[in-house]
Amino acid sequence: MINDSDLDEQLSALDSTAELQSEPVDGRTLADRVFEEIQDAIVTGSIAPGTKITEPGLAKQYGISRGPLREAMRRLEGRHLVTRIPHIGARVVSLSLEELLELYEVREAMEGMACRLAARQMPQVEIDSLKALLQKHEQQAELQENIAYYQKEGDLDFHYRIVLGSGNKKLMELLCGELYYLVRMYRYRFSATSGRPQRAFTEHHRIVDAIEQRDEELAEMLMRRHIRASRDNVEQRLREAAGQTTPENRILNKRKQT
Amino acid sequence: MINDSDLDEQLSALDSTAELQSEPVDGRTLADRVFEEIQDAIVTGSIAPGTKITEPGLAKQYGISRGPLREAMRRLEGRHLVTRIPHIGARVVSLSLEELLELYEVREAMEGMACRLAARQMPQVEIDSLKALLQKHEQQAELQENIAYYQKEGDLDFHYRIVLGSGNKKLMELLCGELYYLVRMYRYRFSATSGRPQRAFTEHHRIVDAIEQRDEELAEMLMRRHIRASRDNVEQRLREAAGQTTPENRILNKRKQT
DNA sequence: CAATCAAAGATTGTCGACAATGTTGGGTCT
DNA sequence: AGACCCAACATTGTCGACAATCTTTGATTG
Repeated sequence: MINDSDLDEQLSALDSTAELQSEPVDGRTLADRVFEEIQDAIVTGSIAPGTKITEPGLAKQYGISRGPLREAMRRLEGRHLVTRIPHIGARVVSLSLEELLELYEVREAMEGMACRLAARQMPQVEIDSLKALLQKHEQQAELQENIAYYQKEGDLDFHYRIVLGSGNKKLMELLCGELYYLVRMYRYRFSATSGRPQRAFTEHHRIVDAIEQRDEELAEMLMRRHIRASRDNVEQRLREAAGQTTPENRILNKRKQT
Repeated sequence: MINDSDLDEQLSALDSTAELQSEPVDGRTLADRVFEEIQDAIVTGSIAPGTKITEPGLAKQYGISRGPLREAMRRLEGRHLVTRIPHIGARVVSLSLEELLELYEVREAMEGMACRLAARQMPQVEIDSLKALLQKHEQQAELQENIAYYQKEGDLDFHYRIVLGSGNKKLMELLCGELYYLVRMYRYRFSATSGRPQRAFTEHHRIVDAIEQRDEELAEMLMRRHIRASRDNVEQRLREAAGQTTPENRILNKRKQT
């Protein structure tokens, strides 16, 4: 049930990975560095979704012992970037279309609440900073013709800031910590997917306006609509792109999970 | 900054903890068992909130090596039951009032969404099962006089089932996996806190009705109100109980966190 | 020729020891 | 006497090796 070329692909994908010993001076621990290293590799796609990862394999790749690597993998699992099946192995996460849409639903709920809280108590200086960010985006959008996709990290940055503005630590933990990189991973692949640049930009503007007016109800509603629109957009694009996909089909990778 | 009597309390708290070797036959791994063991100890209060926990200490207590124990602690951290500060140590989580209220806000957002989704697609058989559960609660409530607190685990069970009924796996992971035990921990302590038994029960009934009528909008709204009412109730009780509490005060434990 | 069983290989689980770093207590100097 | 520095301690971080369990491959048999 597992493709035999797993290891080869893994090795080739990690070919360019320099060993981490290059800089012996470090404030962070070994597990920290490897964790971030692998996380980045997963988010950027250096390690393809669905790739089977093995402890001795990765340990040798990064030139460290299995101890810290285990620690790193556990954290990656906490961030939902790898899934471990007992006695079977661990694989890089690979969301089905349904799971990706579910993730949007979670974001709609939580970021909607975050937006409501931001409208309630986000400091004015942060709101001003947000408006400045949007102005910067506007220039970018003007630059890259209207049809082109627009901010890919900038959009995340916008949402990120609103979550921070909510002042709710648990919300920050969940959205900016655990789910952030998963969202970022799929965002990274669909850089051209946004598909509705000006509309998204306009929605961002209206959200900030609602926050500045301290209209909690409106702020939450606009954010939820914004995320749901993005969700619907992704759904439509992926469904027509993949044609008739069985529920088991994975997105953007060749092999199945398990 | 750390109270010196930490270890003593930890030891006394774990006095009754039997070593885990009693049953050599196990389908689960050592780390699994220790994880559940410690998790239960934290949830039930056997290990007091804010207690400093040390790897060699716990390892000796449970008669295992530091390896599996580290694994268990990492998982506990993933469930937000212990917080680790690098090179300082780990402590059992101890929420401030503000953090507890923030947790309610997160629940309001996510369970509200879960309730909406449940209204959309929860199978009728599960709805029937839910109604049966409420009937069972009703008998209990009748039994224990009106003023007495009402289902303590049953309430969680109700919310748990609705999340499952949402059909959203990510939502289940977050609410039933990561946050469930944290909620359960504080619920465990405030067994007499519900304070509004009949009202909560009535609200549960209306929520189920809305789900059965497939009224997404209403279902979400009712669930959000329900959780917010619970939140307000907790806030009011704790504020008047603690009198003038500084923002740094911890709930239900003596010493500060760091 | 297919199915079953056994042995070999691989991977995860577990352990004890060593190293590195941060903390704490005591001693000394101003 | 107070403050600073140094040494001893404790705890976390890291490693390599061994054990247990599962997967897979090969051989054997119906």
